[in-house]
Order: sequence, then C-alpha cells, then structure tokens
Amino acid sequence: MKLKQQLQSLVGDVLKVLISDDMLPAIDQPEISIERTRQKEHGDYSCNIAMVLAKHARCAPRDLAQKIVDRLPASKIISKVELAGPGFINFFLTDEPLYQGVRDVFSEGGRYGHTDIGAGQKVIVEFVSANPTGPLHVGHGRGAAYGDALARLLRAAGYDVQTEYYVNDAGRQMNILAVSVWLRYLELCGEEMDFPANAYQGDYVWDIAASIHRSKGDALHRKIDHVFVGVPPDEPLGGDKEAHIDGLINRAKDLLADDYALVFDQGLNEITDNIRRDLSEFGVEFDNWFSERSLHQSGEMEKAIQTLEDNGYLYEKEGAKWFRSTDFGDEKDRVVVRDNGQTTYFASDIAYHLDKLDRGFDRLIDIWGADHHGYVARVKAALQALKADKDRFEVLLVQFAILYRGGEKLAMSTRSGEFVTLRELRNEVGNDAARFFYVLRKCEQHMDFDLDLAKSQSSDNPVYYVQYAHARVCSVMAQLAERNMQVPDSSKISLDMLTEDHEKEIMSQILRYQEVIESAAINHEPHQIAYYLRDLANAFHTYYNAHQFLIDDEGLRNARLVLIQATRQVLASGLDLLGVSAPESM
RNA sequence: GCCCCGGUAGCUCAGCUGGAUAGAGCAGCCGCCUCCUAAGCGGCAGGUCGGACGUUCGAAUCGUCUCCGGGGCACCA
Repeated sequence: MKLKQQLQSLVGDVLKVLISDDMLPAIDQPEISIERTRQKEHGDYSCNIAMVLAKHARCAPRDLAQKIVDRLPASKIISKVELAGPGFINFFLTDEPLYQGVRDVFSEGGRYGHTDIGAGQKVIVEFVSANPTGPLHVGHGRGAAYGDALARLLRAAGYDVQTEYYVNDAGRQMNILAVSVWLRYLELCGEEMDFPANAYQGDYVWDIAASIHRSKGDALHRKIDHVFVGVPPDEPLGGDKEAHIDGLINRAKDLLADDYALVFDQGLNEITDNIRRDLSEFGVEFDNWFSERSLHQSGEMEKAIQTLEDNGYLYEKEGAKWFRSTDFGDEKDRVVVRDNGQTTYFASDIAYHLDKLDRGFDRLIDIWGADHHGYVARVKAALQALKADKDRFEVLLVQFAILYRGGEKLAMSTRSGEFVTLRELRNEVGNDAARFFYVLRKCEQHMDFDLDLAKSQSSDNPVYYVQYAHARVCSVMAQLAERNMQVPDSSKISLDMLTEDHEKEIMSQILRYQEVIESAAINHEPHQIAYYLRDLANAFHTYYNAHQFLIDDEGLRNARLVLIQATRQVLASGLDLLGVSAPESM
C-alpha cells in the first residue's frame, strides 16, 4: 500500500475513535488530504484535516489537531508527528519506507512506479492526424510528442491504450494536392503557367510530380491552354482563388479520367509514407492508421447520418442536411450534407467517432491543435445525438508552437510552403532534445520555440542534464571491474548504511515517482514527468559531487551502488515515458 | 460581438482539485576539478504572482469585473 494511503487510514481511524468518544460530531466520509510538504521542517507529509473539520467540531483547529495527534498509534513508518502552524499535522517518516522504495525498484524493474488506477479501461488516443497534403511541421511535432507521451503514461497507469492516426484522405484538400502535383508534372513536361495561388507550393510537390514523370513519362501530358479552358481567373488576375482551383480540379478529373486517381494516390501515398517515416524516426509509432475514405467505402457514413436521422436530429434547409447541434449547446446548427450532395468533413468525423465507439473503447481521447477548438462543441453534440455518454469523450487542445528565428516570428503556412518541418527540427536539435522540449510545457501553454536558441544552445537543454545523470551512473558501474570490485547483488545488500541527507533525498525522490506517474496520468500532464526527472537528476548530481561511490568500505560502497543503480532505473523509466533515450555514455 | 488559451524573477516557464517563508532553468555575480565524465556542484542577487473587488481561518490558486497578448468563430479540411 502506498504511503499516502497508509497515512490516510491512520488518520481516518483516529477520527472514528473521536466520533465514538463523542469528541467530534459524526460526519460521513471526510476527505482526508495527505500532501507532500514543500519544506523539510514540515516533515515529509502533512495533513490539514483539523482545519477542515474545525468549524464542524466547533473547536480551534490546533485543539482538534492535538486530539488527533494524541490518539495516533505508533507506526513503523512514522518517526515523529508534529502539530504546526494554524493546525497542520506533520508526519516525519522513518527510513524504512525509503529503503523499501529502493528494494521495490529492483523487484519491479521497469514497471516500478506503474499503477493500476486505469483498471484496464480501453482508451483510444488519437493524435497528429495531419492532412496528408505535405510534410509534418513543428506544430505537428508538438502534438506527436505530447500524444505519444500521454499514451505511454496512460499505459503506465494501467489503461489499455490504442493510438491512432486519422488520415484525411478524402475531400477537397486532397484534390487540391492532386491538382498541384499534376500542374508541376505538366511543367516537367515543358509547359509554362502561372501556378495557382491556392495550390500547394512546397518543393515536395515537385518530387511527387517527378516520380510520376519517371514512371509514366508524358502519358499524362495535356496542352496547358486546353487545361485552363473554362477555368475562372485566379486571384492575382482579379478572380477568386477558390473558384480557380475548383475549376482546375474539375478540368483535371475530366481530362485525366481514370489517371486522375493515379495522380491523387501518388500524392497521398508518398506523403503518408513520408509522415509515417518521420514519426517513426521521432519514436512515435501508431497502433492504427485510420482512413477517412474507408468510412465512405464501408458505408459507415450513411450509417452515421441515418442514425442521426433516426434519432431525429437532422433537418433540411436550402437543399442541405443540417444537424441540430444547438440541442446540445453548440452555438449554431451544422451542415452534414451539402446542397451539392457531398458530405462535409464534419459528417466524416461523426462517422469516425461512431466507429470508435463501436470498437468498444471506454474512453476516446482526441488531441487537436488549438485552432480546432471551435469544433469541440459540435463533435460532442454529435456523440450525444448518437446516444453516447459525453463524458467518455475528451478533447485535449494543444496550443501552437510559435516559432522565432532571429527574434522574428515565423509565418507558418502549409499552402505557401513556408514552414519549418519536423524533420528539419529533428536534424537541428536531435530527437531527444526535441521531444523533451516539446513536453516540458503543458499542452494548453503557448510555446515560444526559438529556433536559434534550440540550435545554438542545445547543450543547455534540460534533457542533457537528465541523460547525463543516467550516463554517470553507467560510467561508475563500468569502472567496478577495473578496480577489482564486485557488482553488488541488490537483493542481499543492507541499505541501513545510507544515512546521509543526500542519500535520503534521492530515496525520497525515488519514492515519489509513483505519485508523479499517477498525477501526470490523471491530469494528462507528461510535463510533470519531465520536471520530476530534473529533480531526481539534481538530487543525484548533488550526491555525486558530495560523496564518493567507489570506496574501500565494501558495505557502504555496495549500499551506495545499489542506490545509484535504482536511480538509474527510475531515470531510464521516466525518460522512456517521454520517448527520450537513456544513453550509457555522453 | 461570442468562445478557448495565456499574463508569476531580465528571458523561458513550474506551482493553480485553496494551505505554512512563491520555485526552477537560462542570463548576471562569487566560489569548487592532484578525486567515480565540470554537459556537474555550492552560494549571492533578482518578485506589486497583469489590475480591482469578493468568498475563506487562509487566495498565485476559487468567483465576478477589467486591462494586455495569442487563437478560433464556413454548405474549407
């Protein structure tokens, strides 16, 4: 049983005694809060129950606290109890729980600190899900690092987690990509044109066009004058860029016929493969890649719309089908089928989330960019209209990473091709630094990402501080043999000799790990792990500087080596939760 | 206009399900390698927690109002 719970039950038992002795009016289930103290002088844990119940007990908080303290039974985990301040009950622990924590690290290994609060609940975490219309940029990187760390955290907390990437492989954006590719292809065939303002401008479009040109030669070549027949003028010529690109999409479909799908798929596949590789190299692997198109092909779109229809939440207006999302608090109703008969992106999303529910997940977690926040209400509304419990669905919004270079904010636009890709970032600062940096801030915090700083001062990144602690332990252990010293058998070493303050500080941090995992998982805050690791590394570096490990006294030496090995294990476990490597040397 | 997020040290941020003297990194200043990696350690300095009012034994934390910054409000995806 965890320390907090032990202390809670101790105090709870005392309260029952007080009530039965008529020294405290009966009260059902008082919330007994046991908190870690901030200052050493206040002991290890503190309880504020006396102040909470003072009014109820009609006596001064300190008096009530004194009554509780007087009746606390002796315990092998408590060395001292103090009454302090306005009525705090401060608990000072014995060394026994500290030693037990170290022993637990060895018996549980990489599972040390994991909990089962998730109770095996099935959770699906969907994240990144960037449109496959271009490479991932640094904004997606934040979602990737955060989502993956969250998934790992939830697994460590006992949830049955599946990760998923929703591929938007249907819809207008993909058609714009296909046209962009084809026009570049035509340029490779020698045609000249004013490239549409609304088409994708990035160099990767050339690459895709080139691969089509390699495999198909000039087979898809059409005269440029013919291509632009009947297409409305582009924006620079005083027209509308949306109408212009839509006109080109229609021309491409007409002129290419069956070959249009070839261009479309070439773009989709090359970019999806690229994204998949990028994420994989970043250490982010998805359990499933879910295709939006499959929703159309499998009939799930019709099923979802029909379900809403059956439940009475659809109506027709101006030729379109509307979903009455205002019934569930959305600010206006939303279109699901346009007057031209095409379903909207929102309709796909309804079908997609219905599919998730049908797959038996207890909880759906979506991680979206903050720019989609206006979208939350309508998807929640849709889930309720589908008769799903709205509390099972949760959207976590990740704020943008605002990029700075040379003190100037960078414009980010996929369409214009002006963006810093995730791959560029990884190449510049490395995977470990990038991942650690990303999860160092909670997701709803705006992030200023100074590229110059990340590049020029990458060795100052806190990730190295943590990794260095890990490498130092490895280095010490590696030198045992050279000095004719034995690797201690952790199960046979007495830890009683670990009495220095520095040692107790580390043991205390190791003990805290399980509380941190639980809190980080419940609150969906991987950054808590990052901050914890910094604290643990700091305790270790301080210890390292203050004491020698490879000493002649075998008993003390072995106890210290066991302690730093336990530290190494926890550092490695924590870094793994963040998807960061734990190097053995640096 | 409405909605979401943020405003804490010179800079970037923790702390926010109310607790005892508000923390860290970087930048600045002063120290520490004949000794297990100095990518380290110790110390100093640095604060009207945007502002006001309220709730409370107690507010950076909760509520209302307000100011400043970022984002979002499509039959686009």
